[in-house]
Amino acid sequence: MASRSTQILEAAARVIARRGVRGLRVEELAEEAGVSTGLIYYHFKDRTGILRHTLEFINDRAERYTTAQDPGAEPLSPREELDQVLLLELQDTPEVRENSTAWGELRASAVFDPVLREDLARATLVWVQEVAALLGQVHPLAPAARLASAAERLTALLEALSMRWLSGGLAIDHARTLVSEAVEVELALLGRL
Amino acid sequence: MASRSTQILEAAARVIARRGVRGLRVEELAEEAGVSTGLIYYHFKDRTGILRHTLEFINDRAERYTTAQDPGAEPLSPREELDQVLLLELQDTPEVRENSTAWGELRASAVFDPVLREDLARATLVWVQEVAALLGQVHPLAPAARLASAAERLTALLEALSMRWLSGGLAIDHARTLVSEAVEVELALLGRL
DNA sequence: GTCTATAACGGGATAGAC
DNA sequence: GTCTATCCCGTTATAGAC
Repeated sequence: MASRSTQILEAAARVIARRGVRGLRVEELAEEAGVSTGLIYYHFKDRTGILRHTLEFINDRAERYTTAQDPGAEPLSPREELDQVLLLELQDTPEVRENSTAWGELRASAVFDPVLREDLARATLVWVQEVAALLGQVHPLAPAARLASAAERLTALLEALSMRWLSGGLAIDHARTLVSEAVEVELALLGRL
Repeated sequence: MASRSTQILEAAARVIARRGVRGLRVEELAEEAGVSTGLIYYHFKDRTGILRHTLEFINDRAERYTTAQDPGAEPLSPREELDQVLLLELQDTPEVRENSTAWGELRASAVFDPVLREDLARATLVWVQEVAALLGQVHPLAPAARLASAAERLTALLEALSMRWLSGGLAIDHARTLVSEAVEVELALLGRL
């Protein structure tokens, strides 16, 4: 059922995870997706078009795996949901690796690419607000600005630890511990107002 | 008294800040440095050689500006020194911008380049230990593992906020506030043991 | 929608003179 | 140590057939 476009974007995530944004060759992507380069340009216009759509693709995918619910299981408490949304981004599975790698690459590229910059800023905002909302469910009385700051710190921390993990300087278990502790600390801070 | 090599590395920092690692063209670097491309290859062997030496260069430079002391001024308290080491990385000056941009780019590149990876891991470790030592001066009784964790979180947070700042998604004043609060929180946590 | 073929270009790296 | 000249490869993007 996967459309041609989807098939190409799935391949793009894999290739970016393997070679990075700067190492993405349209020809290699074509081979990975099992299509021709011409078709890729037909669907995505140019190299930047590929990257923008890949960003959208990995965002949707992350949304899916961080908010997945076992049907029939106990519904999660706000605190559990919070932990899940953050810690599920630190798993050593192909899907998460691909997503994190691509996200990091696109984030880095955005510093020099105004087009990506806008898309990235929008996606980041959505993510921060999602985390802020979960923090707000745990501490309903905390002021919105405080929630936003905490969410910005937690998401930023997660981004940086992901990159250190992906560049081999940090074990994933340790990264998870560091995030867990950070959540703990931010919640304690919010409770103390 | 800047040697030719230094002159080239200074130019490299400027070019990377302008175009990124992926946008660094040896020819543009040559022009920026006022030398020929041949000379660059003579001194640094290849593209990767340029990047490795640039990493070393920006590390030395950061060491200088984050630990600078006004001669004749009051010596800083450990807490002040800590704030300074972290917050001086969030200034909108050409030097800091260049350093932060290059650091972020090299960090991102390291995910796909084993050579850079090693250099980066080493440099990161030194930085984390420096921050851990400062935290230890504020809280001499805190266990080393706790200090290390706090330092990892603070340096990681700083990296991520720098990138968000450089990609235009975050005002620098706000980034500074977020880091200050994080220092506060981490110190409170260390004091509670 | 999809492919093949190729135009067009950019940029890393080296040879060799000075 | 430094420069000029250039080789040569890889890559993006498009044209045109099916």
